[in-house]
Amino acid sequence: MKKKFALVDCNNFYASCERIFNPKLENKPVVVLSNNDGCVIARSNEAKALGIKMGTPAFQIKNIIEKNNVNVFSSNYALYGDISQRVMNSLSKFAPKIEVYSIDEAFLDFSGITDDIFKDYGYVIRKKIKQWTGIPVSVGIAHTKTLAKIANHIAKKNPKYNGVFDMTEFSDIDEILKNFPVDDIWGVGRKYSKLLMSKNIKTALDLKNTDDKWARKNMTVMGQRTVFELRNIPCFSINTIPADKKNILVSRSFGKPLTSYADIEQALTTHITRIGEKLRKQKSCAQAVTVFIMTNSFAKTPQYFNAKTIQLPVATNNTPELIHYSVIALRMIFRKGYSYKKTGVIATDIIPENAIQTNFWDKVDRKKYNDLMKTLDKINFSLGRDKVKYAIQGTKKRWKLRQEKLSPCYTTRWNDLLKIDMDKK
DNA sequence: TCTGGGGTCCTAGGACCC
DNA sequence: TCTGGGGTCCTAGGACCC
Repeated sequence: MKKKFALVDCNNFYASCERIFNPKLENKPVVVLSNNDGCVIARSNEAKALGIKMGTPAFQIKNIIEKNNVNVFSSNYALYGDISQRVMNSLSKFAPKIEVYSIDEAFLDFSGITDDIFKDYGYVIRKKIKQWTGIPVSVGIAHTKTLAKIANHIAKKNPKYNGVFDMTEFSDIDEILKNFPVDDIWGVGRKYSKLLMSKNIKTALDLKNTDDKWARKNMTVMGQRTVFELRNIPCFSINTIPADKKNILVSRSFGKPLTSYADIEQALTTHITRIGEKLRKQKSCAQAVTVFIMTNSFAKTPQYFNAKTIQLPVATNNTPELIHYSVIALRMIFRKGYSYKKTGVIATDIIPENAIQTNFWDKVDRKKYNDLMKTLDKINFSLGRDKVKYAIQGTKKRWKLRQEKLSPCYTTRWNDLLKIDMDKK
C-alpha cells in the first residue's frame, strides 16, 4: 500500500496564539516580534495584506503600524510553547504515528487509514483543532513528505480549498507542480534556488524532471532525495521519537549595548543555567563548551567577534562546573573597549548521562552535584525560572531583553489567568 | 535608539594508519 | 623520469529547516 502523509501546519501560529485569549484581535492586523522586539516573525493575514514582510525590522515599519493600528506583540514563548503542546496532543488523536516537526507543524502518518473513512478527514482535523485549541490549521496530504509540504502550501494559499488539499486524489500531479515555484519547495533554499533558476529549473515540475544524478552532484544526496520525493517516491519517513540534541545553544542579544565585563558575565552565566537545565532534561552531558561574544554588526562602531571552545575534563551537566569553564573562556576572549551586542554558549559533543568516562584524577563529587541540581530544578520548575540562582548571575540584569509588548502567560502562570467579570454585560 | 534564536545534515579535505 | 592503494576519523564550512 502506498504511504500517505499529512502535514498539519498552524496558520500564522504566534499571531493566532495571541488571539486565543484576546478576541478583540479577530480580523485585525497582528504582528509578533522576535526577541528584543527586533524583527517581525509572525503576521496575521490582515498584517500580510498591509505588505508587512517576514523578518522586517520593527523600526522600519513604524509608519505602517501606526497608520493601520497594527497590534504588536513581543514574543511570548511560554504561551506559544504551551499552546503548541495542546495542538500536538490533539493531533495525536488522529493518526497512529505523528512527528512533531516544529513548534507549529506536525507530520501525520495516514498510511493505514482506509479510504472510506479518509474522505474529509482533513476537514475533521481542522475543525476539531480549532474547537479544542482555538488555533486554525491547514492540512496538506500526499504520498511523500515533500509533496505534503507542497499540498499544505496550496491549502493555505487558496481560499477555495478551505484549508485542506489532498494531492492523493490526483492521478497526475504534474498540473499542480507546474504552477509551484521551485524556491518554495522544502529543501530548496536561497543558494539552491539561484542555481536552479540559472539552469532554467523554475517550477516543482521542472525539478521533478531534472536528472537526479545532476541533483546529487550539485545539491548533495539531500537534493536527490527531494527530486525522488517529487516523483512520489518516499525518501523521508515519519520520525516519531525526537532525537536527543547533539548541540545545545543559548544566546540572546542584549536589550542595549554593553561594555562592562561584569554585565556580560551575568548574561552568559544565565544562559549557561539554561544549558544545564536542557542537558539534564534530556539526560545528557556535554564534553565541551563554546563561548562567543560579538559586537553589533549593523552598527558603525568598531567590530569584534571571538569564540573559545573548552574541552571539559569530564563530561558534565552540572551548572556550577559549566559556569566555571565558560567563565574561563569568556575571560580569554573579552576585550575592553568594545560595545557588545550578544553573547552565547554552545554545549557540544553531547553524550548520554550514563556513558560518561570519569577519570582517575576527577575530584568533583558528582553524586552531590547531581542531587543539588535535581533539587534546584525542582524548585525552579515549580516556583518559576531562576527563583534560586547563582550569585555570579547578578541581580541587576542590565543585559535584559526588550519586551515592551509582552502579552500575559495566560496558560502557564497563575497570576496571568484570564479573569472574567460576571456582572459586566 | 531599533536588525532573533534556535537546530540538522552533508561534504571536502587533512591527518593518520597499514 | 619514476613517487601505491587502500582505509578511518575528525573538522570546518556550507547548505538547509523552523
